[in-house]
This record gives sequence, C-alpha cells and structure tokens, in this order.
Amino acid sequence: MDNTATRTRIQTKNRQAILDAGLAVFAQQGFRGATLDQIAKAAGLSKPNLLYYFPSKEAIHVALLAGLLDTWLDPLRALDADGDPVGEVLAYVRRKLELSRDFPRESRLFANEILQGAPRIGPALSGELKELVDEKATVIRGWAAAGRIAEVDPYHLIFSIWAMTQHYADFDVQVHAVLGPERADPYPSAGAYLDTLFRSLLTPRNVT
Amino acid sequence: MDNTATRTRIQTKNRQAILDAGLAVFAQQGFRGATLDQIAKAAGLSKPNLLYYFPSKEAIHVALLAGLLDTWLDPLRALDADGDPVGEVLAYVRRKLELSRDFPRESRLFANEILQGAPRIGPALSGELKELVDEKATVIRGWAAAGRIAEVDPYHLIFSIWAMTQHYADFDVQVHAVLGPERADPYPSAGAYLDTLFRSLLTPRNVT
DNA sequence: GCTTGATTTGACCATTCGGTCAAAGCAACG
DNA sequence: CGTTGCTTTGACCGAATGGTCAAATCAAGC
Repeated sequence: MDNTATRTRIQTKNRQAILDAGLAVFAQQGFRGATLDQIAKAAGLSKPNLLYYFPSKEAIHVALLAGLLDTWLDPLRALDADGDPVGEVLAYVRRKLELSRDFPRESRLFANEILQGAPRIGPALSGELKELVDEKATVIRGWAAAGRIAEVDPYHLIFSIWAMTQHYADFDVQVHAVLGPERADPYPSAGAYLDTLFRSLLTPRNVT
Repeated sequence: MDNTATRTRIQTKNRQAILDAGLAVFAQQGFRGATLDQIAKAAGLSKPNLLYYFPSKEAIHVALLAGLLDTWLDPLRALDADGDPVGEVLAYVRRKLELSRDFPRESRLFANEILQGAPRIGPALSGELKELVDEKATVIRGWAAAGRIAEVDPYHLIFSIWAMTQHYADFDVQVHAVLGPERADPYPSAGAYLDTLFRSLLTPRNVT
C-alpha cells in the first residue's frame, strides 16, 4: 500500500479522501480526540475499509505530518539573501499569512502537534527546521550588520512572524468572536497591519 | 462539595491537588487526550477518590477554565486610558509575556480550548472578551486620532500582542528546538525584541 | 461470462476509559 | 472508647475505541 508506483485510481482516490478527512478531524480534535469512526465517516468509507488503506490511526497522522513541515517551510526557503531586505521579509510575511488563510487545517494540525510536545515531529524541529532558521538568521543578521535593516534579533523576528500569521488560523474562533460578525474576513486588514508592523520595525532610520 | 464555605482542610488541599494535576495533564494532552487515571496519578489520589471531589472529568476542566479567562484578561484591563500611550501598550506587552513565562500551562490549556473550537468558553469570548477588547480598542483609536501613537488597527494590534506573547508558552518546544540548548531561556531576549517591535510601530513620526 | 486480484464490509475482540458502589478506614469529638 | 460523618478504595460496569478477519462484492482483462 505504501508503494506509490503501484497505485490504482481507486487507491489514489481513497487514500486522498482519507488524508483529507484525517486532516479535518485531527486538526479539530487533536490526535487522541480523533476517532477512526469520525475519519471514516468524513471520508465516506467504513472503518475496516479505512484500515485497508492505512495500517493504523497513527499511520494516517504520520502521513499527514510528513508532508506538512516542508510545505510550511517553503515560504522561508524562498527568502532571498540577494533581494531587497525589507521587501524580502515583508514578502515572507505575506506568503505565510496566505498559507494560514488557505490552509488553516494544516496550521491547526501543526499547532496541536507542537502543543502536545511534538512527540512525532520533534526531531524534525531540531534538525531540518533549526538548520533552515539558522541559515536565514545569518542572512538577516548580515542585512542588519550592513545597515540595510534595523538591528533586530533574527530568531525572535522569525518567531514573531510565525506567531502572528498562524494566530489567524489557529485562534480563528477567538478572532471571529472578538471582531464580531461585521468583519467576517480578517485577512485583508491583518495583511495591511502586519505589513505596517514589520515595515516600521525593519526600516532603518537615524543611522548612528 | 461545591459549597466553598463548607470545606475541610483536606478538601481544600485535595481539590487544589486535583486542579493542579488537571492543569498539567489537560494542558499537554487536551481534553480528550487526558485520562482520569493520569490526573489521579499526578494528584496522588485514586480515581474514585478524585471523583469524590469532582463529579466528572468535565467538571475539572470547567473549573480550570472558569478562573482562566479572568486572569488572562487582567493585564488588558489594566491598560489605562489616562496613561502614556506607548508606555501603556508596552507595559501590557510585558505583563502578558510574564504571564506566558509564569503560567505556560494555563496558556496551553487555553490554546487547546480555542483550537478545539472553544466548545466550553465560546460564549465568554463573544461576551466578556469582546466587550473588553472593544472598550480598549476605542481607547487606542482615540490615542491614534490624537496623534499620540501611530495609526494602527487596534484589534490587530491586540491580536498581535496575544499571538506573540502566547507563542513562547504554547510553542515552547519549537522555540527551544530552534534556539538550541545554548539559549535556554528565551524570555529576556523576547522581552527586548517585543519592546523594540511595538515601540517602533507605535512611536508617532513625521506627523503630517 | 469467467477468473483473478483488488476492494469492501459485518461481526467480532481486547483494551481503555469514564464513572458507580458498597464497604472499609479514619479523624474528631463527646 | 464508641459513635458519627468525612474520606478512601477495590471491584466492577457499560460504552467507546483501535484493530482483526473471513467472507462477500466488485472491476477488469481474457
């Protein structure tokens, strides 16, 4: 079943349906909160049929997480050392916000995993993730040293971008509760706000 | 058992032990992920004994959430319309960050609840919480209109403060994984970074 | 249309979990 | 020291849950 080369149309279709359903259920209920019956129902399959495609509940979860980190890091990878510093960071913020808007379930799945202490992707965090962040932090530090952006801690800069963009996906319920029904879609104004926020932080001024 | 006036020393002690244990377990495992056995063990009690003090697992969870929102909002309540605008916001940020540092389990409990769609405190969000935020948003808007701080969307300003401060508690594992073992305590540098960030956003300049 | 392998399912199982209960233990007070 | 009411627990229960399996169904090539 894990041999990608040997997949019938039905297999591809059903595996996808299961992953979709699993994403929806895991994102809202967490790993332990999700049940195979819920996932099976959401996928339009019976429970044994679901287990014909994936050996266990955990396998579905792992399959989902596997692709996730990569997609999640793509926007950061695209941060170009040779580009315009402020523009590069702002573009990163924008891409990350779009990810939250377009893939809120993925964001919540990730949030759940981290909240639980990252039992399944812990290693990837201190490996892959840390390496990429270290690399980009060096780039940002270089920009600051050259006076092209203000002096900031690159790690906290990145954390703050993550925190604020993911907030709109993960805490969606709270955001909507506070904004009320009038302002149904917070993303346009959030984009503008974040743009202002990071622009004013990074734009270098009164160079000493 | 819910009559606070009639509490023996033993009752007060054990109820507190249960709430402590519940906080630890719920914060890490989420509501469905937590089991009564885990909580009982963490509290040093037997499961039936635990249910002698609280009628159900849900009752423990509710008791925990009950006090939480209030504590969580106190720092925002303290935002003083008559104080120095930039100073007031920065003080709010600092208090909120201290809350994350000193009560990370409470923060994660809250995060879990929101991620799950706020099934238990949803009403409080669109009630109490929204009212307070609306009130403070008006204050901030007033400051901006008077030219005492830069023009910003007060709601997104508040969201960003929440997001960034809670990030250090909720995504603690990720923060530590990225920073590595050298920078064990991120809070001092996070405080400095957030101070810079919001100061540069809010400080009014080139008044038109 | 028949064979073969892929797909689907009803029935079932072991374990876990929230919760109950009756009985035992214990502290305090007269 | 005996009574009374608070506290603790071992044994148990029913429901839910992850997972199994053998048998039934179906799709596709010959």
